[in-house]
Amino acid sequence: MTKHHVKGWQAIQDEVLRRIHAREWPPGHVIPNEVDLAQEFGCARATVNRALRALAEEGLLDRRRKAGTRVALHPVTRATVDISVIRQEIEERGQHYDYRLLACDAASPPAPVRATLGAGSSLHVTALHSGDGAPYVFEDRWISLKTTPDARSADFTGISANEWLLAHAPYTHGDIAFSAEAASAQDASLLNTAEGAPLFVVTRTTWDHDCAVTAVRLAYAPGYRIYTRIGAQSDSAG
Amino acid sequence: MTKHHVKGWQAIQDEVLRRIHAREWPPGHVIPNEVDLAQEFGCARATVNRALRALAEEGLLDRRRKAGTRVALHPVTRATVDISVIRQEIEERGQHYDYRLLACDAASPPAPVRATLGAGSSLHVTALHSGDGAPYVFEDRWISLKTTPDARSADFTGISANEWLLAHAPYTHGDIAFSAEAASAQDASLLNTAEGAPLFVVTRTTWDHDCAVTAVRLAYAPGYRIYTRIGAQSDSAG
DNA sequence: GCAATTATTATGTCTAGACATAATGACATC
DNA sequence: GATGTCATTATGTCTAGACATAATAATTGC
Repeated sequence: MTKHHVKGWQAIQDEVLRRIHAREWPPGHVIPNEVDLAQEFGCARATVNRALRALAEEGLLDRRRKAGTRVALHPVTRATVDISVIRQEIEERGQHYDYRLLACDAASPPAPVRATLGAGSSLHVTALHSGDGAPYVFEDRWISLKTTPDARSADFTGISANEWLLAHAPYTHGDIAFSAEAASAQDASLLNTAEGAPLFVVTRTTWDHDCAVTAVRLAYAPGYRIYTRIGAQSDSAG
Repeated sequence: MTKHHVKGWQAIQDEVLRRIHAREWPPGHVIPNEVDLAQEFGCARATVNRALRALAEEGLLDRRRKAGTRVALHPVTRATVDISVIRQEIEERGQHYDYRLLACDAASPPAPVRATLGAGSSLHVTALHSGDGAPYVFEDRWISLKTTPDARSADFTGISANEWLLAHAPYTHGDIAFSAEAASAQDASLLNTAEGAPLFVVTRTTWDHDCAVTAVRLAYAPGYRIYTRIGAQSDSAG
């Protein structure tokens, strides 16, 4: 009844969401087509399209040409995780950022890294990022000197490889993996914890078109968590 | 011949991406406005808008009314993680799904859970999901009987609480946290590992408007990883 | 000089209509 | 029965123009 006086595609999105939540349109149900909905809501089809597309991008609706739009059967919740620059991440927690370069040598990477980064010479950079003096994350990075030769002459004592690459080495895509690992002896001593302690580890490889740019392992100090939210729509539903 | 003969907003997105990667438009640079770009590309402004909006949603561009559109200074990589139903997740790995209910009792949840779920009576459901006979994830869930009274009479031996809730208890939003935890004695015996082993843990709370529906802790067997990709066709640097 | 008002500007969104594209279903053919 | 063709249908996208909105810049008033 209480029709939102809010106009626009978000109002339509809200109403569609309401019908899904209220089970008027249960999972698997094929909802009316855009033309009919446009007529019902008294708006242009493009406006309905905008609303439904947004919901489909979040995984709530399945849309297929000709087949129509249906409520997702297994609502694969699509959570978006923001991975910012480490310095920024620490400063956003209101802590003082501190960075210490541990080593920076040209070397031949171990087999698993060499498999993705290529056989060419690489730069091995290790560093520790801290917040208010407490170790925060241990960065263990390999940089391909074939794709990023400038890295050889870069000075990673003043700026972290994390940030230097951002400014100097563009990339097109990358893979990320989140996992839990037992702290190695090195991890433990740097992060001030016990060997074998469970660490949250982020492994990332970034590519510029076909060439791998860098591969990094970020081992976070115990207690680290990644938070995210799902379905944080512009609710206003009630 | 970087010019794709593909027409449409994706072609514009590709060209904008190329200019960003080629540092023709370096980070912080204010790019031409939509009207000018539309004229340059020989299309309607709405088409440029579609392309730039998509890039802004991925965090590559910062857009502000009147101020214009600029290349993001600190490109936060926005990785989207798909969290599907556990059964589906196992079956997608080509494994045979097996589910075993461990316990299902009305009880008073511990303080941390009670803080979010409320003081009302709750249902405590624990279960083990396996793939090809090997333990995959231990589900430890609390369901609010105030918001979902039907759960009391549900039979969780045949269907997991994970799936039952999806079909019977709608939710509007939720929080998720990823972390690494040491296996408790219970975790260890169920997941067939050693006590203290590093486990990947997902903690999730879902809400229907203002009322918490369920809180769950999913402890995955050692070796579990979450993979995701960034910039499959776009995205940032770092 | 400083604050309040007004003008300007770029994005945000909507409309009505059009053609493109993919997937389905029916029909016809071998 | 199996297969190929064609019409149908719903979404995907584009256009040209319009008004809304927010944030900045310019101007005015004190």
